[in-house]
Amino acid sequence: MSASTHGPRERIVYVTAQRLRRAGVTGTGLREVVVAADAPRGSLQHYFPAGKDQLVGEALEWAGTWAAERVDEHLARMRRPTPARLFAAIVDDWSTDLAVRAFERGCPVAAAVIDCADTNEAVRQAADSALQTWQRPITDALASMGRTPRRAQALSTLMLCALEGAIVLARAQRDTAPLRLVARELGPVLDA
Amino acid sequence: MSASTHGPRERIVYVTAQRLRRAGVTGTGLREVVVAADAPRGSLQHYFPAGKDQLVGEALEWAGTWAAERVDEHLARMRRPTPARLFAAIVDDWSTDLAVRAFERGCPVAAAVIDCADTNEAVRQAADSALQTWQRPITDALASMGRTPRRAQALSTLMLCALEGAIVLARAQRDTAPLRLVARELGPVLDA
DNA sequence: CCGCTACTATGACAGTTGTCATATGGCGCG
DNA sequence: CGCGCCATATGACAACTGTCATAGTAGCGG
Repeated sequence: MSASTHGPRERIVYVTAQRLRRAGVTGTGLREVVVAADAPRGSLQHYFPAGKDQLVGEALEWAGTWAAERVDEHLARMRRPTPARLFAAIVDDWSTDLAVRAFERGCPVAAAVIDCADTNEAVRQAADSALQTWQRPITDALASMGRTPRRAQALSTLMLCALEGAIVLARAQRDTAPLRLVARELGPVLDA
Repeated sequence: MSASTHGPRERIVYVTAQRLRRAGVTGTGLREVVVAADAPRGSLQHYFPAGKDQLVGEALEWAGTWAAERVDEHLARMRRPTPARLFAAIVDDWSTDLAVRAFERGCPVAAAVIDCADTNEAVRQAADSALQTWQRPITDALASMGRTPRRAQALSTLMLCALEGAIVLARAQRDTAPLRLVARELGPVLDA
């Protein structure tokens, strides 16, 4: 959960991802990042010569892989997995994270998209790719539950849409109700 | 669609809302706004003495009411409205807007939430309230279609979650497919 | 010891941010 | 006219942004 490895570089990437979740790309300053990561400022231009874009890109990539691994963890823990149960587990993750952190942080990928989709093509691509990294294990899991590839793809997209939207609503009203709601409502659809 | 009334004040609010959709709150500069609104810079401190927070708040309020009116327009146009058809109409609005504008602009409310939910309580409240303004006519419509108040509320929440998330995914991959997908998948659930 | 590389440290740059103080128009009203 | 108010104009402010140039340190192989 904390920094994967403990070098300054990894800390910077990790901290960046967390800051993105709070205030988006534009709202996250590099100086603030290195301070929070307890890293030297010079490391920025050393490890990320391409500047903020590269750092944000790697933060998104990190977040994508982390989320994907989390999906696999859930699947491993389930004795009789179904699409609805997987979705419920993911939603529950977010629900407790939001509640515990007082709705401080949302999804870094969504933040990147909303801030940069039209102003920074590099970041947009990174966000898109992170999204795919996250979605792939979900799609695969659904396929292994008997859905056709086409159907698995559709259902995983539906999951992510509902989840991302629910996170936004939850943070707006400071209440996890939307998350619980989508899990409940979509359950039958997913397991149909 | 363009500025409601044509005074400088209204133009500023409208332009702000559109800029929010592009780059979020932090990414939208006030000088840039007044230039795009063709308004004098002095009008900012004159009409919005409480500063950026007030302006963003009014932009969100404007957006909320606009979206609510749009819902009513759709309902008025339908001869035999159902929840799924209403949802499809709303999604279609967004779909063409995204496509026409090359995925340049998303939802201003989501942008405000993601940028400010944890850093600016005033804006967060404005976003929450705009969201309610938008959701209310939908809930009412669903109720008038025979759903219980409780059910109508749940379904309208589900709609907004799926929509907001689909907008994010669509902008990430520059494709309206997620929007069309949620409309298709959620149709049966909504009309059940 | 030298030289080399990896990393750190710092200071400066030009640009932008939101906000404020102040001054100037314009126009109706008494 | 002349007072006064609404609106506009403009300049400055300190704080911050991302980026870069430059210098420094440590450690290792030769």
